[in-house]
Amino acid sequence: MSGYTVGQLAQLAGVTVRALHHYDEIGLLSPGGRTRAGYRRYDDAELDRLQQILFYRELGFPLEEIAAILDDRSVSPTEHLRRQRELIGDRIRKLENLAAAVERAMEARTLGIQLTPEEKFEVFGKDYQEDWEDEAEQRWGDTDAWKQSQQRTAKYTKADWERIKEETDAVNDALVAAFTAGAAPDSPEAMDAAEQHRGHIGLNFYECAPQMHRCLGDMYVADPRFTATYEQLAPGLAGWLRDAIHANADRQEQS
Amino acid sequence: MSGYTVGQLAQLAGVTVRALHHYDEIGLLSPGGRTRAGYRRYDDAELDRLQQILFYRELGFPLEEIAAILDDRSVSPTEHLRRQRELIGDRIRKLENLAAAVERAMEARTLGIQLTPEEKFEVFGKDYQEDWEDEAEQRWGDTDAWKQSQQRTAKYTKADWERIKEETDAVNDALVAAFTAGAAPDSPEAMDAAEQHRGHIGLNFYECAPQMHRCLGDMYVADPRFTATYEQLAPGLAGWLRDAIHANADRQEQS
DNA sequence: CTTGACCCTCACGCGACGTGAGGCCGGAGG
DNA sequence: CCTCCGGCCTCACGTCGCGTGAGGGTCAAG
Repeated sequence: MSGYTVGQLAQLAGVTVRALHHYDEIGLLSPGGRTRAGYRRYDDAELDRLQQILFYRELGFPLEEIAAILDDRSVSPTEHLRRQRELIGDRIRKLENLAAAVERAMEARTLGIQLTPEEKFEVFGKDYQEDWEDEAEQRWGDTDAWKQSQQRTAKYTKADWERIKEETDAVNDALVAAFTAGAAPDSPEAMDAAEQHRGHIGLNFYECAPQMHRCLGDMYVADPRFTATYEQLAPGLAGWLRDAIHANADRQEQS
Repeated sequence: MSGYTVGQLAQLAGVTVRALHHYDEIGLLSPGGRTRAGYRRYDDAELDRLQQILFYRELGFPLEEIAAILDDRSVSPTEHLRRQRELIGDRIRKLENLAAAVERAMEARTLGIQLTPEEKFEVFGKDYQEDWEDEAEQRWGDTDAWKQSQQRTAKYTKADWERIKEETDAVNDALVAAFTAGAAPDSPEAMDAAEQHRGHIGLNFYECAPQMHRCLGDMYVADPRFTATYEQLAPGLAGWLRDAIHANADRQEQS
């Protein structure tokens, strides 16, 4: 029973009516039909397509290319989503490079160092050459689940936290035991402990797919606050845990 | 002795000659001078300015606005860099929201759930309304300091980690003491403990300005992994610590 | 049956360049 | 010395993704 006028769809999607007209003109997004008065009528299929369009537009794709991407029937919707994740990851990394450049500039300024012209444009130059639209490597972090889980944890009582503490300790003990016993990160014991670790998170905080778990593992060595937590349990544990998590994720994904 | 022709500068910066001509036309970036034949000559000052221009352009600012930003002599170069960091952070968060939307879409698809139209466009709608170019609430994480600190912490020995653990415990004890004694977050005791906390991070991990510290504080309640750490010390501590950090940051910034 | 909020189709404008057209340097080779 | 080639110059028009009216039809409410 759904069906939207241009104005409704525009407001819903946060774009202007003119933009929708434009998309119609160039054949990127045509209404499902028209009323006898000539009014454009969009329905759910168009809504979904518009969502996709806006996504790619946000990432700077030209409309023509977006049409080509979306009209490629050899790509499944799920595959689309995968590619979108990768594109976002690429963009984020690009921005992080920019941030790093800014950081370098700050350091250079405070230290009174003079960067060479090449250094100054390094980040731009590289980005323009490697053409970020490619099928780049997709190691990236699922940074948002945290926010979602905030709602869940907000409801935890003191008792909950105490229970969680016990569980946490148990998990950590298992990790330390495997680690101090000299188990390799890809040994069954290590992987089982890592899986236990993953389950603990999934139960108490947020759903933690193996892929997500990998990111956590990486963060345990990348972020000193986390590194400290694990290094205090046993020096060297942070890196070992990261490797165990990855090994376990490999195993989980094979099935 | 430096000095570049349009072509040289263009290649160095990864832009086209035409773009530089354009920037000259609209007065955004004029060459330092001309040869008697009329050739544009750029030198280091222009190079620096071009770098800034490209930065803001990358983030989607219109050229006119870029000119306004860069010609505002009331903003120091260092302040510029600070703002740039914030802008990058905003952008990254925006992308992370996008990623979250994609993730939701994937989950919805695998679970066969149907999202409401509003949900589908949630991320776009919100972003477009709050207009991220503004001097928006700048609660954001200086996500890059972590990486820098990784280098620092990579060199820490076992002894270092043990020392840090002791310090951590001392800081935490101070926090718990103030908290359980019923001190308000904006009491001197609480703020002093928070300041101690900040100093501890600055000494051992990365430079942690009050502004940055605020972000950490927010994360302690937003991110369950951190929340857990503090809630386990004393239930309610996470939120209290966050408030104390903010109070302390207010105090620090007043001076 | 009017009013006001929506819809339609032209059609021109704009920002940030791309892309020639037509012509002037400048240094390396014949 | 001339010539040739790559690089520079200035118009000036084209493109993309819309914004912004102009001029006019539609529809539900009062």
